[in-house]
Amino acid sequence: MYTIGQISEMFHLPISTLRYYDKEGLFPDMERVSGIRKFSEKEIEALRAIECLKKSGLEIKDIKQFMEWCGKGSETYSQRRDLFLKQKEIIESEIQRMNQALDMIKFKCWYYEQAMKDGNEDRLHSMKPEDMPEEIRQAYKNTHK
Amino acid sequence: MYTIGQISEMFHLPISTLRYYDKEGLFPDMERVSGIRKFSEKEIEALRAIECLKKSGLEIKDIKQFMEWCGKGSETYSQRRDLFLKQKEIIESEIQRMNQALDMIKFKCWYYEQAMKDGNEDRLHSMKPEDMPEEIRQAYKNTHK
DNA sequence: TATTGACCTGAAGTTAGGTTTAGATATTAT
DNA sequence: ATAATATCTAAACCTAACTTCAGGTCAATA
Repeated sequence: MYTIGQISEMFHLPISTLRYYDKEGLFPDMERVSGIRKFSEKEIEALRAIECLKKSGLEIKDIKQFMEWCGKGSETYSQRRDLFLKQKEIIESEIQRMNQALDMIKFKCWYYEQAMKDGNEDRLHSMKPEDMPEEIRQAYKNTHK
Repeated sequence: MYTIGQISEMFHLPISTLRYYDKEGLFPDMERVSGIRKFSEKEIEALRAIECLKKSGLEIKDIKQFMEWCGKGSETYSQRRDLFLKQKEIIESEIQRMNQALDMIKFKCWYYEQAMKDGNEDRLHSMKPEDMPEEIRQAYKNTHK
């Protein structure tokens, strides 16, 4: 049995965050002794899961839902799988968006590198995609389709 | 010269968003006729830039800064490049994080697919990484290093 | 002239995931 | 017994990028 301060050190999480998770229902039936929280192995397990699910981009309410399903056993496997399938779609499309953004930024970096060399943007303004270096042309193309 | 309603339709942006951008200083010296905003080519250009920079993940205040630098001409090329270089770092590390999250999620999807087939998690619990399919083992490994 | 519709403002509300604050209670050390 | 430290709660605050609201103005139509 651990106090909130001990858990805070163990997980490098602020005490306020642990209390917030508790308030959000992420530690159902956590024990209390004269009002003070007692974290057991069960809550430590929950915290490990929380850390993992947060990294997967799940929101607190989804994590809570997931934990509730876990408590219900094998009847909820398909709901849990569906949650992750949905999250997979979300993350995949975010990655796609980010890669487009990255191409746009790479183009901008190159653009200002050239502008700095030339001292002006004249050459850049009269430049067509086919005059650009292959890599930059690709990046430019990806952001304009 | 366009009204805020016309621009709202042109860019598929709510009127409230356009007023918000204006309040944040993204349309410096926009004309007004008896209090009513008049969007000219200059503001339309600005909006096109805003859309692009937002896709690059820049915050409003960065966009404002960028636009101010643009107004100052060639002396600010290096600041502008630095802004994008910094943003490049940010986006690249976000993409890395997302890819790790994706691997974690792929593992979870596979895990619950197996649990559904088996009707329980017994086989999964006694499974070692080397018993997993190559792709899943890779994903699992990536999220645990 | 009256009314409708588009526009204006400042202020407050929204969301998520916390953090901070104030004041109370509990535990531990001297 | 007292002082210091740790914990508790509810409520307010935080950020970013908007959105909504209440109340007022402006311009064109009936």
